Amino acid sequence: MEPLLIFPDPAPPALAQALDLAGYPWKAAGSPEAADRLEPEDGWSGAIIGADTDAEGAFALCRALRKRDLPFEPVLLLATGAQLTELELREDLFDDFCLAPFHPRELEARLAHLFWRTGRGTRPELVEYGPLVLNLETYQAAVGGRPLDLTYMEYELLKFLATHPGKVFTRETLLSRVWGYEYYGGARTVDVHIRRLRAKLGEEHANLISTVRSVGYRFGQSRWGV
Amino acid sequence: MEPLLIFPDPAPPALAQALDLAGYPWKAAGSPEAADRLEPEDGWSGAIIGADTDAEGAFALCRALRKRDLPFEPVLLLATGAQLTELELREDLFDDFCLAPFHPRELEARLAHLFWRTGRGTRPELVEYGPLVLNLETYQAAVGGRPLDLTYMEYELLKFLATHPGKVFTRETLLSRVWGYEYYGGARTVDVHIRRLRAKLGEEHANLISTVRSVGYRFGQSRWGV
DNA sequence: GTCTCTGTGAACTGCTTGTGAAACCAAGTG
DNA sequence: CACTTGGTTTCACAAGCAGTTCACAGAGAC
Repeated sequence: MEPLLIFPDPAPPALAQALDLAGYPWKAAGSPEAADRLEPEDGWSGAIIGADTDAEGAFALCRALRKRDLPFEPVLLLATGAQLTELELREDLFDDFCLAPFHPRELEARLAHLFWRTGRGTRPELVEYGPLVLNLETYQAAVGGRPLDLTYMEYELLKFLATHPGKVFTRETLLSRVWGYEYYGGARTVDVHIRRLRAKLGEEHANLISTVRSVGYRFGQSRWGV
Repeated sequence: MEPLLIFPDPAPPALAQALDLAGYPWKAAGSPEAADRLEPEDGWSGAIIGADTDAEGAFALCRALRKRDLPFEPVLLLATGAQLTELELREDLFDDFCLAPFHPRELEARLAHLFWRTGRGTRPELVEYGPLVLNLETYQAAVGGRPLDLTYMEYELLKFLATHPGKVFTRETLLSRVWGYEYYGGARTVDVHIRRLRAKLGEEHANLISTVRSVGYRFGQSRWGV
């Protein structure tokens, strides 16, 4: 995803933190010129302009963005309650606004709605580990760019393992956590599913899942710290 | 100025007072039927739907408003912070939202911006995905240039799927989002409608809707980056 | 009244999944 | 080194389940 343009520079800590947590990449710029310099190849995916500290600079940047022809970036304005009346004459400079100080969840919801409105989808929820990518929304998986055709249980098992990289799970644990019922007697079940997973991962990536003899299985490398 | 439609009925005192102070005329309605009865000659100028007390009723009213052809009213949703995540799949039901409890000035600013925006016709009227085109104004659909003769439910289902490409939906989710009621027992209903859709899409494009075994259905291909 | 749309039950089909058995392997042990 | 033992991988197969398809009936529109 292309980054968001943030004003001012440096970005307010609360804003930076909220964006990082939500998984939006961003770059801060303090002026239209700086924004031009920092602009990525494919343009910005949008902009969040903080008007609460430097209102004049903020509106100047909005104007600069709006002057460009295409592609059009959605602009989200951050403003204090006292600035609300100032917005009246500047409706054309932004697409949505959020009162500062803001709640991270509200910011996230506004970004999502803004992107939806302007025709860009929301970000998919991804689980990534090395070459492996799981898209939780579309139930699809890929390793090294190659899509994997996994069955339901295979996907669930891989998802569980990949969300706990490095950790070793016994067969009993896997049965109860992934399958969801108590352990009866089918420990072979886990083995076979692991085998099918390794087969589909391909020779090259089969070692993503390692066997810990007498214990169980581990996804990815072991963790010595953390 | 035409009045605003308010939900629920009676209107929350804070909302009524804020609108009166700001000079917006309004009428409250507790259901889609009541809204129809109260509707003025020239239609509503917009709607403010409070989802903080009766979420189901609120979304039902939104859906009813969105189903009407023209003229199109901008919808402002009032929601609590806890409801923010629920909005994700309902982006199409509103044009802006305001957290409750709200500050009158923020409400006023959002209304002003909303009217400004919609006065310029920034509403999406076409949904496109690959060979598929849905015209939301005329309720027509076409795939690969060939017009599709869809029934009402088929169109609604396809519209919902096509506005969330790549994402997998369970039958329960589809029932509640497209049909609008809670899941009773008719999961087959979804299957059959999917089947009819695929039949009408034609052999060539039937694969636009894919089955995700043990999960549900997905429209279009996954989104890996964007 | 006639027609289309819509929802539901039921048969059918194919794939997923679990399981036992056999082959295989690594590491002790005499 | 040969043998044993405990664990893991691999294979083949059968049962069950999820999805598809069909047929039909009620509801609602015209």
